[in-house]
Amino acid sequence: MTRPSLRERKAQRTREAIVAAAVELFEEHGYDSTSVAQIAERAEVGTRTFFRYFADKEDVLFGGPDADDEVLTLIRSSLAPAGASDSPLSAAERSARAVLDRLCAQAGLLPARERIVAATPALRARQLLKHDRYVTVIEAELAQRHGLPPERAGLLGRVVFTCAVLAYERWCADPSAAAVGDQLERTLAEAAAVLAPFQA
Amino acid sequence: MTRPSLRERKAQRTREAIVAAAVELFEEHGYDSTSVAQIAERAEVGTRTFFRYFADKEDVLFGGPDADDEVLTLIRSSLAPAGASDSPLSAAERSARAVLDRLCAQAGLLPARERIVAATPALRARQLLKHDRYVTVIEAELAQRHGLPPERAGLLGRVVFTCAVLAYERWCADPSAAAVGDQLERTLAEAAAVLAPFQA
DNA sequence: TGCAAATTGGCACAACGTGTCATGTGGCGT
DNA sequence: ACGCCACATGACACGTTGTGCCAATTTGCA
Repeated sequence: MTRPSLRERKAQRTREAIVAAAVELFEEHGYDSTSVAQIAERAEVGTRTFFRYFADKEDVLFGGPDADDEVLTLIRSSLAPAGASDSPLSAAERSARAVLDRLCAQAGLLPARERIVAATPALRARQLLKHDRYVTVIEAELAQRHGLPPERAGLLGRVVFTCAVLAYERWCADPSAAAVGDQLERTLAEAAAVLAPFQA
Repeated sequence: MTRPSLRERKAQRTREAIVAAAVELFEEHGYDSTSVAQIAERAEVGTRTFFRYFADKEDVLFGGPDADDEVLTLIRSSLAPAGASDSPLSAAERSARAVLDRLCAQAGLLPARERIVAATPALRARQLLKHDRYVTVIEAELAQRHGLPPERAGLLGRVVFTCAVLAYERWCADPSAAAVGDQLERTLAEAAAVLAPFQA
């Protein structure tokens, strides 16, 4: 691996300085009561520079404009059919497990982030929009790579995604209780049991 | 029923004028390219008055600040246990059916609204946030009135809500195919079948 | 008719976000 | 080591969203 150029390293440090300053200020005074000017000042950059690194004020908590791409490629790769006997359901579960594992792995600065997002409707909306984009990709991938009709792909994708979010929340509530993958399996089983009466 | 006072009727006409002007302009130039000043001008009010009727620019497409309350009370009332043998699942289905019926009944200005929302990420995010608030209420109601543990209430509420959204979309795609209530039942059955392999 | 209360719109203001441009710094070939 | 070119930075001006304040107007009611 080649060491990144001096320019890129400097840019990376600037990014991290901005994020750190933003998280500090958000936890001190709340998201809404913190201005971009304050963040820029603490990070020792101009406000104009802030908007070069992040599309908007919300973006600073979502890892910049290209953070989604990483998750999306992970989704795409883990959702591809593995072998001839791979069912769409097992692919969806495997994919959800992969994303959850990755998500829970870097649990370092998650708590602060989650706390701020939960406390701010605008950020919560942004997060839901991000999830919605994930679901759209999942549906498309399921339909295209597994040959599912769009309606079936939509159903499978959304139900499994819903269970995955729930499993993540359960894991967050008590990370020592069970691995997030086990929480996922448990949640899916519970959902199946709850809906069982509808299976005529 | 008492006839609303002259003041209230006038206010109502102003509201409708603003909404009509906004929808027109949004369809002409798109949401982002339309300024509040333009809306206010076409509705023949001041921009200051616009923000007295709607909390923000997005709100004009979501029926004002108190439109949610109507849906929320409908959710609450239809979600209450009906009789001793009423299961949480059947209550959730009944509630979803009630909201969907109400939603599909006033299908007049729905298409334009849905089109604009679908084309604008900021509005889509707002809609998702609104749905999220619904789910929160559903979960709380399910836990409180039906005595479900929070985890179970969260699962049941979200899964049924997901199916309800899907049923609504299917109904929108072809309103003549089946009543939205039938679509809901069909979707729930399909979800149960899809998840069946997880029922050990 | 006349008074109290509510609605209205204009103004000033803070914050977000973007286009533009002069300045400074890093990368790189000579 | 030098100089050139590309790029990053920050400053300024600008449009838009959203809010507080206040004077003018209109409504409801006695």
